[in-house]
Amino acid sequence: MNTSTTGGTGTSTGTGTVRYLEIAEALRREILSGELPVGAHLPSESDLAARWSASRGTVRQAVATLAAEGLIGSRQGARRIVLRRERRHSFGELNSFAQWAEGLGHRAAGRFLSRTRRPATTEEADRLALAPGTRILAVLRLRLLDGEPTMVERTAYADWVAAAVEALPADCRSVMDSLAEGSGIVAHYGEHLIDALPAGSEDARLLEVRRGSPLLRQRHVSATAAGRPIEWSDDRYRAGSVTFSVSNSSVATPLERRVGDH
Amino acid sequence: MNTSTTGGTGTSTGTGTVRYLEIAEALRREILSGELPVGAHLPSESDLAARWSASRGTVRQAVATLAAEGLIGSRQGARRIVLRRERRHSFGELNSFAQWAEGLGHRAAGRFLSRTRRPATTEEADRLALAPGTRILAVLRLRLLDGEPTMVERTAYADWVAAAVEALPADCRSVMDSLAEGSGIVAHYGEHLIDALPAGSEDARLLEVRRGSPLLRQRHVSATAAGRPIEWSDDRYRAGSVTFSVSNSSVATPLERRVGDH
DNA sequence: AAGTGGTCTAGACCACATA
DNA sequence: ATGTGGTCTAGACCACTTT
Repeated sequence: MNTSTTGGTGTSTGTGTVRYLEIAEALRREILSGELPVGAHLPSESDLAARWSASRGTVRQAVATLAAEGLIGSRQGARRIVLRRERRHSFGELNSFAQWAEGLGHRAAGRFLSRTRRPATTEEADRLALAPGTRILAVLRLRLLDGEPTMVERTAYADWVAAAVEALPADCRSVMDSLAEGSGIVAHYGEHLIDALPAGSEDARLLEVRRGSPLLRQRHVSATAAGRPIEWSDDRYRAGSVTFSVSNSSVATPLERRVGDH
Repeated sequence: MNTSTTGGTGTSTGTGTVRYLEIAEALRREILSGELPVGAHLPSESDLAARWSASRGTVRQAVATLAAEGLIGSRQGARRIVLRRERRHSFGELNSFAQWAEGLGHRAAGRFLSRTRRPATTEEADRLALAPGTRILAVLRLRLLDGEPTMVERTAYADWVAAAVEALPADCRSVMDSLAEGSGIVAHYGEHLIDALPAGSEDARLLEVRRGSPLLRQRHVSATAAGRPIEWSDDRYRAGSVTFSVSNSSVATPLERRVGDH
């Protein structure tokens, strides 16, 4: 259905008329609907290329997208196979508690318990790529999932976003969403460190658990498209309230494991 | 330096003469060595193509590799930038405690505490894609890191690998390595679920911690290149002994978060 | 032997960022 | 206006799996 003579696409935003995303989306639908069940073989690249009247390169980009999502696997010489059926979540849902919760049909809420400016610790300055001693905005926030206390968030916001965060109402639903809408500050990259630790007294009081009971901790730094760090956060979840999930293949391993803390 | 008229490469295994891996490796070295510091711009694609006398497509494949590793980021219209400097670990290190530990210069050990055949539970049959009631090999194993009890591993091996695992010595260092060498069974895909939970009495005794103290749990299924599940494992780490790390970008998010257990 | 994915080329148009 | 990355094409050789 492409009448243009060569190359070029990309209209509007999102998954508009980008050819390979169109093909990927169609295949994804077939997998999620069960038309292509787990273990099934995908059509060959040449098949798909002919069917969509696209070049093989474009088809390869489409299947590479699905492979990155962990939906399909491949080995040289053999047909591609369907590995799993679940849908992957979007990027925003990883960096944003609210986006994640709402994507799953839960109600997310949050309340600022304190917002104070103070000099960055050595680690905060390091994570946020700021000069030592720069004043950051330190925030303590309790997050609720369907009304239940679920997570305690301790975030250091870089100096250049501090004012925007201070201006938000105390019961702001999503800081990242508000920053995007209000100031055009959008997170493009994230790095996440996940471990377990016992609840401290403040954690225990806020999450309504016993001191020393297990918490799942996710520390993460979010950065703009230009690589500029926005926030460095220490989020602690009640045990049992959340599970992290990672897929990997021998060609691409996004996760790593480290000894000790750090 | 490529005198052949067109296409084709791939000699031997590994990163032999594959052009894009060669280019990626060179760039990776420059990043790790600090020649290209965090925040620096990469040369343009055309620069790299000329410098390596390769086509732009090949260069793009090289930088895509580094982007998948989380080392560099990109935005349309602007030069690529260096995001981080740390080296990523290999796939095997995620599925294998021993490979991971040794990659970091630590000594790994393990001891089978029990190996028994029994019918699979519903969940085990499901995770291993076996018919309900198929007999699996259930293994309890204590893992040591530099002599310290670090992790308790409870694994269900699929029926078709059970014999190979039973044949291993009780102090086998790495089951996955042994399976690869002895039987040619290699893991290509993995899915991992990460959460926190309190230590049970068996956990506490083996890991030498108090009952109820926090553990970091990693449940994972490993599968062959053909997508056939090999093992389904529940690994529990002492809090503080290990941290998981994930990078993401708005184009590729390998990690997801889930409500509740499951 | 045939089919399939993995790698590579050379050229093109477009959207976006920056100067 | 220029440069840069993002997308696309059409054809090629190779390594590997399967028949």
